Amino acid sequence: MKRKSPDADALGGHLCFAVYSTGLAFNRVYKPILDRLGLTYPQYLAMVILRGEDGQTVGELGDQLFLDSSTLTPLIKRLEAAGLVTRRRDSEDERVVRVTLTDKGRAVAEEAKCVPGEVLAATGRTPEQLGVLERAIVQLRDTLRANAA
Amino acid sequence: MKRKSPDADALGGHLCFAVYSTGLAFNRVYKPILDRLGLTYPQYLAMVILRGEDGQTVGELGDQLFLDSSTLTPLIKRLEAAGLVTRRRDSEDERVVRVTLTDKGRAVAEEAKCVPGEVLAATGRTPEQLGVLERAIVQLRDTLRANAA
DNA sequence: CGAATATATATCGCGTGCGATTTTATCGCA
DNA sequence: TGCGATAAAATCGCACGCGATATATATTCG
Repeated sequence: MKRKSPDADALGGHLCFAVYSTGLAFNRVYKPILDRLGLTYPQYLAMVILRGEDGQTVGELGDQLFLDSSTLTPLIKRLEAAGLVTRRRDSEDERVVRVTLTDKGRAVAEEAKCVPGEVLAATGRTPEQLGVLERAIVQLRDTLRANAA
Repeated sequence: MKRKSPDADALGGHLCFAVYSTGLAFNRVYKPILDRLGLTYPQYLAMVILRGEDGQTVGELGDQLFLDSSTLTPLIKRLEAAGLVTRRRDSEDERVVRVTLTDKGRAVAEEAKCVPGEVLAATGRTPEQLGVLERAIVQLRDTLRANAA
């Protein structure tokens, strides 16, 4: 079957599609690595954040991940079901749920420290090159967020 | 509630997270615009590709979108249910399904031509600036795809 | 020709994302 | 004090993405 080369015409010049498809590509790189840890990519992000500071609330996690409780609550419940975190209402403010790593969760979070190195290799770039690109994309993201309806 | 500023520490320096969260931000910009057309973002991409060349196969669409039939088949069926496309087996090769815009679909695809301009405005950047960034990201994507397991 | 193989699409299950709504708790303020 | 407004999570429905599998058609090769 004759096939078009990707990006043949219509989608070329669409930065949004470049970002979208790069996200898909990143996911494909992460998947086999994270499978070994039994985590999905968003779950991995949550574990990294908790490794940095444990006992954060659902809202604090959401602020850093740009995700909402409607996405995070089920995700965190799956982490809980896997025995990696506990969920507890804050006694000071019963509206708030605090998420804490279990021993097993902390062990997995430590193991996860080797993930970025493996992904770096797949980019075929230096950390400096990636840093330049990252800053440009983050600035774009923040502009988009500021201008979103 | 005291909240961390996004990207406080743990996720800074992770290009993959920058790409991931920029994808979410783009989606938020596109959503209200595409809602007017009754399309999701991946559906919009498919319509743009078909506007460029009609009657493409599921596989050809997938090659350009980096998506698989398990994602595309349901998506295209929803476009069909909305009366925007027709799906027909190719008489030369009965394995292949060709997707063709209906009159209504072509009309929507034409309307969609105004979308990029609105999104451009939300980026607060010139097309030239975005072009530089796009090329860098596309190169990264292609490297990732080449190095994916 | 016919069996093995390859290809194109479809189906299924699971985990996101997110808009809309609900529930529970806290706060502001007369 | 009490009541309306605000805030934090949770719930629900829908549309992706994707791995694994199934099905139907084409192709290859003995």
